[in-house]
Amino acid sequence: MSVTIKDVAKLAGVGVGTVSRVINDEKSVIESKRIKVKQAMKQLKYTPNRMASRLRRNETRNIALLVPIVDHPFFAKLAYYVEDEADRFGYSVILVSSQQRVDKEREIIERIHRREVDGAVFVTHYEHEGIDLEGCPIVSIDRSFDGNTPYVTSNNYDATKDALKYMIERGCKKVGFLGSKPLVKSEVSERERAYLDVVNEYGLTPMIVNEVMEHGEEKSVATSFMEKFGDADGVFVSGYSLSQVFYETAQEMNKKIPKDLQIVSYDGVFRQWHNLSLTTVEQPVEEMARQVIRLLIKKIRGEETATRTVLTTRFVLGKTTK
Amino acid sequence: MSVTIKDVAKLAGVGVGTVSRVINDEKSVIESKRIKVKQAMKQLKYTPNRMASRLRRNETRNIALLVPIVDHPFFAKLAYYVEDEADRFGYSVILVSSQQRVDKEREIIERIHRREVDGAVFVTHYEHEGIDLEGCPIVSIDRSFDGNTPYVTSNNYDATKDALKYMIERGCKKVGFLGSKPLVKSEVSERERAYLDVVNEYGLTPMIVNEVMEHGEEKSVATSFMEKFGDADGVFVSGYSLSQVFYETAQEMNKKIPKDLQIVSYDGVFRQWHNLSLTTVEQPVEEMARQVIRLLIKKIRGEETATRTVLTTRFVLGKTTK
DNA sequence: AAAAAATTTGGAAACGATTCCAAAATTGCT
DNA sequence: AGCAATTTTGGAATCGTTTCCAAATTTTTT
Repeated sequence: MSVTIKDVAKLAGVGVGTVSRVINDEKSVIESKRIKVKQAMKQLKYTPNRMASRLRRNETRNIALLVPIVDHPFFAKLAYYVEDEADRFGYSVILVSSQQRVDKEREIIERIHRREVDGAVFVTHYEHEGIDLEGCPIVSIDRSFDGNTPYVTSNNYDATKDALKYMIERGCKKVGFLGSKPLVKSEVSERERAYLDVVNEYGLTPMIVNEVMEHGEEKSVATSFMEKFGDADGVFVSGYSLSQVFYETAQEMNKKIPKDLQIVSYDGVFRQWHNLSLTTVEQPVEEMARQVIRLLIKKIRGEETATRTVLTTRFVLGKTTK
Repeated sequence: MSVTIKDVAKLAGVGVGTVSRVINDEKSVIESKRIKVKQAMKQLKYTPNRMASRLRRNETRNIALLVPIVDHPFFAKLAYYVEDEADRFGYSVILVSSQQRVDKEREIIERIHRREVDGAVFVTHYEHEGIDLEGCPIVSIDRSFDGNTPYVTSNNYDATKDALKYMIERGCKKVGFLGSKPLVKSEVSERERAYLDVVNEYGLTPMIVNEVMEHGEEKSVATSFMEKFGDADGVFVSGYSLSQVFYETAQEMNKKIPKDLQIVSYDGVFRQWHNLSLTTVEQPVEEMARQVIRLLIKKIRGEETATRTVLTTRFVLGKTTK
C-alpha cells in the first residue's frame, strides 16, 4: 500500500538498517549512501510511519494535559505555555478538559498504561482514591497527589501575608477572606492559613467565607460574604472568577472601591483579557508551565526530580487599593 | 517485558485471536471463554498496547487542532468544545498554537502523512502556498484553503448588516467600520462588504479603518480610527481584542458611550473572561466547534461532506448601544 | 603485506496488536 | 444418526519501524 522503508532500501540499493540510520541521523552511515538514501526517499515521497517507530521504541512523545476547563484565563494561559515548552522538547500535548468528570484522572492513568501518552500534567482538583500512580510519570500544580508526585506551586503563604499587610498599611481595619475551599489537599489552602496568621498577629476579627464552591456559584458566594461581613473595609479574594464577581457585587451594593472597600485578589487579573484593574497577586503562569513540563520530562526519562518547586508571585497594583 | 496478549491467551487457555475479540467486544466469542479471558486479563493486570493496535489498524484516533494562540477567549472556547466533541467520537485532540510560525500548517500536514494524527482542524490565518492537501482530512473555520476543504462559518454578511441597521435605527448618522484585514481569503471579509452595502443603501459616508494588523497593534489602530473619524457616532468593530481596546480608547478620549458613541462588535464579548458589557454579534462557538469536528470525522471516514456550513450568530445587547 | 582494530553494513528478529483462513466445534435439519 | 450449514476458534501472517548481531569493509598498526 504505502511506501515503506523497504521500498526505499531497495531503490537505494542498501539495507533497511541503513535507511533507518539515515532517517534518525546516525553518523555511522557513509556519505555516498546517505545521499542515495535521501534521494530515494524524496523520489518515492517517503514519510516514516510514526506508529511503527513508536511501537518499536515504546515511546509516544505525547503528553496529556488535564485541566478542569480550558476555557478559562488561567488554564488557557497555562495550556499555551505547556504546549510551547513541550514542543521545544519534541513532545505534543493532548488536551483534556476534565469538566465535572471525576474519573478523567483515572482515564489518563489508563492512557499511560496503554502507551497512548508518555506522561501527564494534572491540574485538576478532584479526589483520586486508590489510583495507582506507581511508575506513571505525572506532575501537578499546587498539590502533590501522593506526597511523591512532583509539583509546582507559587509562594501562596508569603504572598498572601504580604498582600494582607499591604492592605492593613493602607488603612484597612476589618479585613476579610473570600475563597473557595479546594476539594483536596492543596497549597491553595496556604492562603487561608496566611490570613489567619495575619489576623492573629494584628489582633483582628476573622471574617471568612471559604467553602467548597461549584462552578457558577460565585455570585451567591460573593453575596453571602457581603451579607455576613458588610462592614468589611478590605477583602482578600482568592481566585479569578470569584474576584471579578465579588467586585461587581460590591459595586452593586454601592460600595465605593477603594474608598470604602479595598480589594486584593490572588490570581485575579489577566490584563490582557479584561479592563478591570484589580490589585492582585499574579501567579507566574508561564514559568509554572515551563517548570512543570521540565519536571515531567525528567520523570519520563526516569531522572530524579524535586518534589516541590516554589515560584514567586508578583504583586501588581490596580485601582482597588488606596 | 510487559504483559501481552499472548500471556493472556496462555493463561486463559485460548488463542490470541480470541483474546483480541474479547478486547474489542466482538460477539462471536462464547460466554465461558469470554469470562476466562477477562479473568486472565484482570489477573495479569493486562492493558492493551494502543500503539500496536494503531499500527495494525492504521488509525491513530488523534486529531490536531491548530489555533493561532489558545490563550484567547475565542480559541480557548473553541478548543474546549472541539475537545468535548472529539471525545464523544473517541478522538483525542492534540493542541498546537501556531503563534507566528507560518510553517506550522505544513508541519501538521506532515504529521498526517506520518500517521501521527488522522486529521486536523485549521483555524490559522496564514498563507499556505504549495501545500498539498490531497488526501489529507482537514477542515477549517471561516475559510476554505483550496476551495475544497470543508469549513464552518457564521453568517458574517447578514449579521453585520443587521447590526448596522440596528445602530442606524438607534440614531447613528455617522457609522464607521473598524477591523483588521485577514491575511487570506476568508469569510471575515464579508463584514466589510456588508458595511459598504449598508453605507451605500443609506447614502452614508464610508469611514473605514481595516488594514492588516499584527497582534499587539490594536491600540494604535484604534487610535488611528479616532483620529481620522473622531466625529463618528457609531462604530462597528470586528474582532475581540480590537473591540475591547477601541472601547477603552474611546473612553480615554472622553466619549460618552453610548450617548455620543455607540459600539457594536462582532465576536467582541466573552462574559466569562471579562466584565465589559459590549453590544455584540456573538458567534455560536460551541456549534461551530461541534460541526467542524463532525465534518472532520466524516472526512476521515472518507464520506462526502458539504464544503460550506453556515451557522447563525446571536445579537446580544450590551451597554454600548442606546 | 599481513594482522588487528575499527567502522559500516545487511537483514533477521522484535515490538504487540489485528485479521484472515482453514480447522474444529456446534447447531439444525431430514 | 448422518450430513449440511453455521458458528467459534487457533494461530500464522501482517502492519512498518528499530535494533542487534555477525559479516563485510575499511583503516590502522606492526
